[in-house]
Amino acid sequence: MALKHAILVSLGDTPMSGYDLAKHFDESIGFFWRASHPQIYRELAKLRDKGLVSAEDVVQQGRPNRTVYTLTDLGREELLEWSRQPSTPDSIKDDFLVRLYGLEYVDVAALREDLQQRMEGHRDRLSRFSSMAEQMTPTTVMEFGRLRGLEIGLRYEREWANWCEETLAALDGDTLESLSSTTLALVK
Amino acid sequence: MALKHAILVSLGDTPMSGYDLAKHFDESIGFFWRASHPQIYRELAKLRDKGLVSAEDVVQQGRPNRTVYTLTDLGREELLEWSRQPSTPDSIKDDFLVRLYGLEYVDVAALREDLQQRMEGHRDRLSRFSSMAEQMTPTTVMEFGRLRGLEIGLRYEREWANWCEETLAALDGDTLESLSSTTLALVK
DNA sequence: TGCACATATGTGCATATACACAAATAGTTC
DNA sequence: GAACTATTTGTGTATATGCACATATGTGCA
Repeated sequence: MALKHAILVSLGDTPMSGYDLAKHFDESIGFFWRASHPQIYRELAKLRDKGLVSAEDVVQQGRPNRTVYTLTDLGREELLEWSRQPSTPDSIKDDFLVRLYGLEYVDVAALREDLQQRMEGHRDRLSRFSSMAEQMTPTTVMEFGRLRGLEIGLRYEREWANWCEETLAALDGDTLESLSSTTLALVK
Repeated sequence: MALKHAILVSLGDTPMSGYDLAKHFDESIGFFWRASHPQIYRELAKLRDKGLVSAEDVVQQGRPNRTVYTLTDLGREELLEWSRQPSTPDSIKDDFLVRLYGLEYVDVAALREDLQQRMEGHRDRLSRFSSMAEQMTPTTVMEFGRLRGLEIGLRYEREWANWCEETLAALDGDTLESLSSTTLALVK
């Protein structure tokens, strides 16, 4: 379970409130581990109880008060210990690929819509990651690690985007008509 | 939730027992959606109760009896309906990438071990997928879909394998020493 | 005979995750 | 003044997932 550790690492950069963290997860570290805000608030409470982060209430004017969390030394130790356990092997869980696997049972028109959406998403992220990577010249160990992370993200998006394009073209053309099928006629 | 549908699609190929399905998930469709055997048995019970699959006890000699499940017409309808909903966007959840993101807080030696392991895993799957893809000449819609799935899997593994190699090289060499760090000395 | 192993199907429990809803404060816009 | 948006922190609940354990049958081997 890396949510815990993704939070600790994020708070290591700079102290943050749950709200800030939720935004941070949507933008940056969320590419590696995403989380919703209720999950983050609940996790923060646990981390505080264990002393891995410390909490401080900050009064604001014009806005509701915030509780700002800071990484503690105990939190740092926890990160170090965690990093010594082998990581859990990466595993894909993709709805869309299951549909592709069972292509004969699905609505191909709907699948193509989906594919189009995906392609756009991958392209967006690809160009975002590209321009982020261009602006990075790592001078610290941390920056080096993050650039490597960005690099795999970039390649991931690029491959997906290209694959989507090719697959769309194949589903668009005469490829399908040339293949025998029991249910495709039914789906149409 | 695609576990349900991954099972339905698999049973569409050929009727299977829970045990068979568990093995099938470890080998084939598991690349897109993995599941443990208790999860599969529980899901099968639900699918049977809803009439999406039918169950038949098969007496065996020399082995415990099996319950073989078959996809029903209702199951097929469910797949079609499901395929009309937009798929959930793909999301990475990777322990390892979180560590890389927080590189300054982790044990770099342990990370390198991990990286080595990953690289080997990706290479293994890459060569397995490559030889599988070579042997496939799709003649049906289903086979076409599965080849496309294999294709993205193949690219995914290739990019990861290359990235691992590069990253290992960078972590191995003088790159890290040339970067400033507050905690790297401590970690060593 | 005893033990490990493969087949086959589960239960129990803890944790993770997703989704809907709640609630308080202040600014902005019609 | 009312409605809407943004900030901020949650609760409640259902479902998903993972891990350990339970249990039955027959085979092979030391």
